[in-house]
Amino acid sequence: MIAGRGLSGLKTRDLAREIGCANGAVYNLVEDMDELILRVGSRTLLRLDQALSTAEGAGEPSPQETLVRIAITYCDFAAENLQLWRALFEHRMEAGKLVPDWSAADQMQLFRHIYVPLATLFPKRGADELGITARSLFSAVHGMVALGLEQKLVAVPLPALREEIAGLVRAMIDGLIARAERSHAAAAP
Amino acid sequence: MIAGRGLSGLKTRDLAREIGCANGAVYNLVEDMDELILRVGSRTLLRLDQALSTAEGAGEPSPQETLVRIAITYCDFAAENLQLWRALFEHRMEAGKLVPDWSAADQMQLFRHIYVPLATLFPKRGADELGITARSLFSAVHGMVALGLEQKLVAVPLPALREEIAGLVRAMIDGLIARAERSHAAAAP
DNA sequence: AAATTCTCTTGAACAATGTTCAAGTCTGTT
DNA sequence: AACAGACTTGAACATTGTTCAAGAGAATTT
Repeated sequence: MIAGRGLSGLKTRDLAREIGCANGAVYNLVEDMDELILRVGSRTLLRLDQALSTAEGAGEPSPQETLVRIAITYCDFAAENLQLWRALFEHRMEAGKLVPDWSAADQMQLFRHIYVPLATLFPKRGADELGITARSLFSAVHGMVALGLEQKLVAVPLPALREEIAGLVRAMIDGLIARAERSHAAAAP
Repeated sequence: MIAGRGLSGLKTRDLAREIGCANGAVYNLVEDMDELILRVGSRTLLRLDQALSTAEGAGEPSPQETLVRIAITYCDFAAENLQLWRALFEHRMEAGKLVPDWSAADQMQLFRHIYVPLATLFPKRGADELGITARSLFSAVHGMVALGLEQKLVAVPLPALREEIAGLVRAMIDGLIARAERSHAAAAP
């Protein structure tokens, strides 16, 4: 139902009718609507993880191109699973309740896809620094995908968006490498 | 009320009590809750626009550093106006209703802050291309701010986030420039 | 001054929706 | 056959956006 009509199209009564039970019975399967949404999110993250792994597997490209591939794959996944992907970020826990552990753990797993090629590119950097860079890279690409698929502003056709993302990821990596080399040259001239 | 308790903390009855009228009377001031939220959003965008203009005004820095300043200012504005800023992006129009013109126009205005320095940096590019690059740059920075201020994952202290943003913006611009020079050299060697 | 008309206000009522719960139903065990 | 435990049901409750008929007030007309 989330995939079809979005998070706001998920109603307990419709859900109960669809699975063939009384509306109250939904609460035997799930504590909350929050839990249901997080469980669906967990599946979505798993599928995203698989898509990213598949994208990495083909050929033996440079770390740069691996990162570009990951970004493009993320974009495609979001486009093909628009509502489910949106549900990952639109959902807000109701006040005072925090995300359970099993859900938080899912999210961290994804960063390793970015972390590994980054570590190859920047062997001098420590784990913390790499983690932060990975998160920044992800955030930047995520922003492009999020606002790009939001047809609110100028509607960008998907192929153009993919090109933009690829270009900007390459630019970011080039810039990061140049910056690293410059600071290296300055440190040991 | 949005600034205080967030979009989900805005209730018509509370609002009516606060302004001292019956709950029904709210609908004489505003068509909808949608309209109210968009009107608040309009004010927020105006204040953001002013903050960006102020940031540009000081000194006469290079276009690169202007773009970095803009990004940092955006980050700071989001941090200082967290709920109002979130409301800009969290709000979804109820199905089938489209954003009125006066609201859509507000959003476009902001891109000129990015567009102008970019046009200086890349005089060869056409208006369309610059517009797309501007939007990509904004999206990337927005993503970093959005996920950075979302304390859900690893909590990043604000100064560190600002540094990350500055670094990545510089890297992106360096990369874009290098890329432009390379294609220029290939075109006319 | 009285009457009329127009607008604004009020608060009840409606509809949608997440959640709870007492009563009923079913299944398996004693 | 009797009982216990679990599941199911559908009504009921609370919250919330929205509508609306009735009333209050002010301005204009007679």
